[in-house]
Amino acid sequence: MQERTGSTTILHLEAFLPYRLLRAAEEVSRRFARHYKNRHGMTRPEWRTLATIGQFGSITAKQIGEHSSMHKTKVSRAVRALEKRRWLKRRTDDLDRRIEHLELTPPGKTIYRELAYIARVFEQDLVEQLGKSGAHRLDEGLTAIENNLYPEPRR
Amino acid sequence: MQERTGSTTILHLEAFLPYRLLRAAEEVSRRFARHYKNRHGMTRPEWRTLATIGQFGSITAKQIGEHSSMHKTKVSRAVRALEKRRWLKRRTDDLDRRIEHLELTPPGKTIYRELAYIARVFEQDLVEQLGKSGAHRLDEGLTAIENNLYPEPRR
DNA sequence: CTTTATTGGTTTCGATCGTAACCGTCAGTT
DNA sequence: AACTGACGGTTACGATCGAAACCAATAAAG
Repeated sequence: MQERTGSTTILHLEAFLPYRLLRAAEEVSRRFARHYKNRHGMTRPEWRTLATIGQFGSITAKQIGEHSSMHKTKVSRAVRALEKRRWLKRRTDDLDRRIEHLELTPPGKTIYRELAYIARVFEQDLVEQLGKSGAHRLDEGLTAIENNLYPEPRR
Repeated sequence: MQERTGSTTILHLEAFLPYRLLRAAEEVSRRFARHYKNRHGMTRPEWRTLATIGQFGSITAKQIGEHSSMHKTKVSRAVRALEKRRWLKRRTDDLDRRIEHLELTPPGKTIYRELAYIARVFEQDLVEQLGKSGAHRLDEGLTAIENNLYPEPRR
């Protein structure tokens, strides 16, 4: 595994921004996932769905997908899984029967509050591990991506 | 989709660091993937494998996995796919016949150089879109993660 | 030596994923 | 009214994934 030098044609993967970014994101996500997986056997789409409903109180599947950037099939499956555990209930819209409003049940809210607390603690720990300045720079870098790379919200 | 306020129990997913990080990484990766997917019908594991062999010249499957953080089954499948296209060749180690040294064939090297070039252009464009300071802060944030979160190389 | 453990790499298998097709509902056109 | 297209959400299906079992080869222990 001797690295070749003296050539302008090689690319250093470990210094390549898209690779570094994805690797870092997967490492952080993997660590965080341990918390909700171990605790309630949830998948990431389920955690995101729960978190989004918990944040907004009442929301539709389509809006969940937009807000948490998940494919609609993922949302559909996560909603069904959460429903099966009786952590959410559906309510069909009175005026447009295609739409389902989703809300957490009381037990669902309890789980949500628990996981929201765990999430905040995790984030604080993470910031502490990265150091205040490192975390702040990461935040600014992500903001740059969000401001410059994400498609304009259609209007 | 009215957001609830006045409660300390809710978590804002869109401001939650692990979520922002993963979303940003997936967006960047998705954009970059368009280049090698459209051009040579490659998957991400195949691109990473090609990139790693191209960078080191001769390397084993295990080392590829370590360097590019891929599961060994992913590497195994990617190697087979690249071999089928005759972009790499295997050479069994003389002293330890479990080990296979992997090298790019001449056509494999051609593809590699082409993709390495595309990667560099993509990265430059990305930095330009983020702005020099945004890109620099992202770089520093990722460095903080790499320095503080990755498991120590055993030794 | 023979036995046992470990290692590099592959395969199997169940789980998850996204594309595309689909279903029921609504809105617009005629 | 009937037709057409768009939309919210689900399902079918093939592709991809990783954990675990596996295989052949080496290393370690006796």
